[in-house]
Amino acid sequence: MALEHAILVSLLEKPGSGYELARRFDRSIGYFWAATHQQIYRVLKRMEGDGLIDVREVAQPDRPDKKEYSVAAPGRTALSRWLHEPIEPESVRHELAVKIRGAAFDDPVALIDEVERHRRAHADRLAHYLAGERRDFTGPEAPGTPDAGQELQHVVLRGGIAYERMTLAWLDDVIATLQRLGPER
Amino acid sequence: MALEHAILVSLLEKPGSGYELARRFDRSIGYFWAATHQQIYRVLKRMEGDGLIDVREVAQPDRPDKKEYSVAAPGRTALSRWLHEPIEPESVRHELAVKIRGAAFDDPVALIDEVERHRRAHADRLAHYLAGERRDFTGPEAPGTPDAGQELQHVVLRGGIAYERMTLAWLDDVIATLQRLGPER
DNA sequence: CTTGTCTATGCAACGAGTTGCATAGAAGGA
DNA sequence: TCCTTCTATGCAACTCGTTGCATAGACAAG
Repeated sequence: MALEHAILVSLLEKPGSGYELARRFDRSIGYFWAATHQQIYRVLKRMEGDGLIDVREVAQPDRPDKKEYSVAAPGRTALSRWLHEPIEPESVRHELAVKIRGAAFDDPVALIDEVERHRRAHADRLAHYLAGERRDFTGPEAPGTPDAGQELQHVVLRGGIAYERMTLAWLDDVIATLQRLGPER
Repeated sequence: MALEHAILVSLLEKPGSGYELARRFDRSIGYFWAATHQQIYRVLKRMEGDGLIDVREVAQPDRPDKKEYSVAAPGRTALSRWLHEPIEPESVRHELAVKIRGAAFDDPVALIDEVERHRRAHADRLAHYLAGERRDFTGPEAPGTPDAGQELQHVVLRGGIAYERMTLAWLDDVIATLQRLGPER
């Protein structure tokens, strides 16, 4: 039930509606935990029923009304409990890696286009992260007053940047390997 | 349905029983696509029904009998079709990243132990990968005869190694950040 | 005035993944 | 003899995640 916790963190950072949360899951927190709006609405409803979050109907003049959610006291407690529980180290799910091994039983060269497409997607993501870093984390560091939230968001973003850089280098390695195998057969 | 394809690849690399596949998913291919034995048995049954794989009952004198599966012609076709289809670039799911951002609303220092536990798990995985690389990919390279399967398994393993190295460096960054935040408050 | 886009919320059906439990033969140690 | 471990297979219940579809107000472009 990690989506629940991701929502709690996001709502603590800033209260918002299901729609707004879905937006945030397209950026920011969603880089590390993806979710669709259907999932979010369903979980929000359950969390409200469990008393973890509060709702407030907000009438908007020039848009459809929305329901603004915020974290209730039991939600804060639940998050704190989860933070103190150990979690399993991630088990990766890399579909492309399965494809690469599968290419041994097909045409390795035919995979190159696909890998290059992934390479472009990761290059885009890296550019996007770097733009976000420049925008949000290059202010004049007021010494002695580092905001914990900012610092932690930044270290997570640095993880995303490191991940994309590593992936780009690896995909170059993959492309070179596939090309090397091509002419041989 | 990527599990189906991972199983096809694994069975092409070497036919085997559900139990043996579950073993492989604890090592090797499972590093990039995790699966439990229950999942594997269920999917094998479905794939057999769909004619993608063949079964052969194998009586074993000093062990329980097993069912050995191998890829049938329609299975090879299905795999080939999948290899030529584009897939979505992975969406990461990093629970620890959610926890790190959540730590801003709790005690950042309390997370250090957990992060160090993850660090150890990743260090173990890296050592394991490196041992596998030494074992399987340091033979005397017969020039001009690179086995495509070997080459591709190696490049995927190199990806795993790069991932673990990057993760270790990032977790060090995370620990340093959490420590920096500690005394400040 | 229709079409498309953006905000905003939701249902229904299905498929994928997890957890707990159950069975059973063979081997080895206490 | 009993207990545990390893091989080997499987069911049932449940939760999580995905896909397709539906509604509806506001606004802009054609």
